[in-house]
Amino acid sequence: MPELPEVETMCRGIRSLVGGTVVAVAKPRCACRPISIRPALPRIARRIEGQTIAAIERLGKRVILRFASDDRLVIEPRMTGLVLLAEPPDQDHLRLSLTVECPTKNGRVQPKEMLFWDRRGLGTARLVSPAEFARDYGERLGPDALQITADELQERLHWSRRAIKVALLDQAAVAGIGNLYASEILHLAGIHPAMRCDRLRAANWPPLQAAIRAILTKAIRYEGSTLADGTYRNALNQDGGYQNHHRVYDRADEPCKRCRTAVVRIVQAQRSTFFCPECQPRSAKR
DNA sequence: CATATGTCCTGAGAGC
DNA sequence: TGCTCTCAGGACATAT
Repeated sequence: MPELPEVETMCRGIRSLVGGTVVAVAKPRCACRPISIRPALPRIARRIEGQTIAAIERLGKRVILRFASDDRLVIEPRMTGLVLLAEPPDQDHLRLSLTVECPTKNGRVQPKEMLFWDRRGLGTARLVSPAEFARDYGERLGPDALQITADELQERLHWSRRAIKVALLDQAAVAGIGNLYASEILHLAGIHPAMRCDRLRAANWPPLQAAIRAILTKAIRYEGSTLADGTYRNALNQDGGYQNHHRVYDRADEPCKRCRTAVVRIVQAQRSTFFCPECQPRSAKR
């Protein structure tokens, strides 16, 4: 489930494409839902073939290829999407491929293949103009989870009646946190996931912001989490390493890594939440 | 307006 | 063994 650390790892993995020129765009043989790739492939091809890739950026959980024309290809991996420079896990779920000619130091050109692969097909790829990008992405997302300050976090959430765990998943409040890292973040911050935002104390927000940064930074260092289903891989088709460092996620009934109390699983907004009742007490004290 | 729920999708695993 | 059922959760649409 690519969240900020996994998407950041994907971006780093394909950054060698910057400066290269797109020479071909193709949709491999699978039948995608029509909304998965927009606009239709021939229009995408017309607009980006011959274009140079000016930058590769991450916006929340999205991978963005910005072209010299300022058009952007916005890829949302959602649950099972992968952005790869390597062989995909299989050929049947390839959604899009870009052939990019990259200049090398000795003046030659090296062709590279960037693939968007997605087993479940919930992911999307959209080519957008600068105006569409600003409207559909820039204005709709909160500050990036790695950039947000404690004051901004408090300002955006302190009035909300939602549980803090649910609010952390709201990309309009803060961009990049998903279900896995929300549990890990709240465990490190010592905050109960069901605590309502408007019941948190002013003193809770700085350690929460620090926990967001600490968990995500460490997860990036380990190149993200590859779960039991093995879906997530980095751009070179290798496992991430952070799954071995999870303190509560997917560890129901196992001992908390800090205090050995049994980890508890609850469901919030139809999603699993894991926490330690000892390290994350219901009271707002601490 | 804020918040809650339903929807999409596929494959793994459980249970009979 | 082989079938059916449930579950996983990103973001968005629709309902409350």
